[in-house]
Amino acid sequence: MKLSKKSEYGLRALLELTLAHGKMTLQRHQIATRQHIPVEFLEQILLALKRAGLLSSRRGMKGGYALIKSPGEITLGQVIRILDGPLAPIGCVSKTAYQKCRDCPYSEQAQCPVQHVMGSVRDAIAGILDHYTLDDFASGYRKG
Amino acid sequence: MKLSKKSEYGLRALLELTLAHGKMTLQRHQIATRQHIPVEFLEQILLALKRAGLLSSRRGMKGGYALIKSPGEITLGQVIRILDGPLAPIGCVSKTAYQKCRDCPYSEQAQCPVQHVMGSVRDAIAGILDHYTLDDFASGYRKG
DNA sequence: ACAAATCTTGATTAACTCACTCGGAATTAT
DNA sequence: ATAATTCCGAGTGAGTTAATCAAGATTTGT
Repeated sequence: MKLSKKSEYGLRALLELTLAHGKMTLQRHQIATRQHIPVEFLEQILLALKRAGLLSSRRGMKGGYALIKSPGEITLGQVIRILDGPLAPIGCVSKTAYQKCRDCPYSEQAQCPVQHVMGSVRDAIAGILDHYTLDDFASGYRKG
Repeated sequence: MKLSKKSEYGLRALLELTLAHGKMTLQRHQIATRQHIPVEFLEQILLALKRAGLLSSRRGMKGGYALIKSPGEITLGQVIRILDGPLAPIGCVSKTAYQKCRDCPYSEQAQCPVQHVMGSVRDAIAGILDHYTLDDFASGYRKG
């Protein structure tokens, strides 16, 4: 039930990029120092987010990263799925990466008790994270 | 965001013990074969649940395990906390095992954005698992 | 053209966790 | 005594996490 450092750093990096959105690009070292993230590790994360289509980047001097989409269109659920994989606590209840559970005596039956409760946990998690956008995420910070 | 095999096996083992509750004790190999769990691994799990006060056991011939409390008093949240640790996705929002996040630029402030959203995720998860008892868990199975 | 700054890619690594596995000691029933 | 069972601690192999490093590609400033 844990969020990885990778996702945590990714979210914090996207927070900075959201605050800068429409105004300027940010370089990895700027993000790294503001959010206390190891710069080489951050790099991997930004690249993954770029490959997933969330960020644009420019190389060379005056290079940097920027959000491609508007912060209102990106949800934390998307981000965490990119960096950490499925939100579901167990493969057999994932909607984005379903995997039949082998070795489970109920896997053939419709009503596996574990599946049932973990399905609601998944829905609860996704219900929050898939409706929580970067805008929502940043607004808590802007106000504070 | 993942449930370990340990917790999954633990829950499935407790399902068997719930079904047997008040009638008989179960031996580890019975639970293991019914639920397709490696028996030596299951042993560790049962021992942990015993140390946590959920199970009683008897050694020697005709030994076995049994639930100590009634299945209506044990929640899945308790079980998962015993076997997997805190439900919270991140230490700084755990209510049973709070840990201040170091390296977070907001750790001193009240309003860390990550903390805010992960707090609601924690509450959503705990809201389900801390109200879902072994009785609820087993009733889905008994009906089916 | 050239140097400096920056992103890009791929490898490598140390520490840790997960999912078991094993050997043997203690306890109980027959 | 013997067999069956739980109890306990240690060990292990594979995989993951969280970085770190080196070298290459691209862009800007001079």
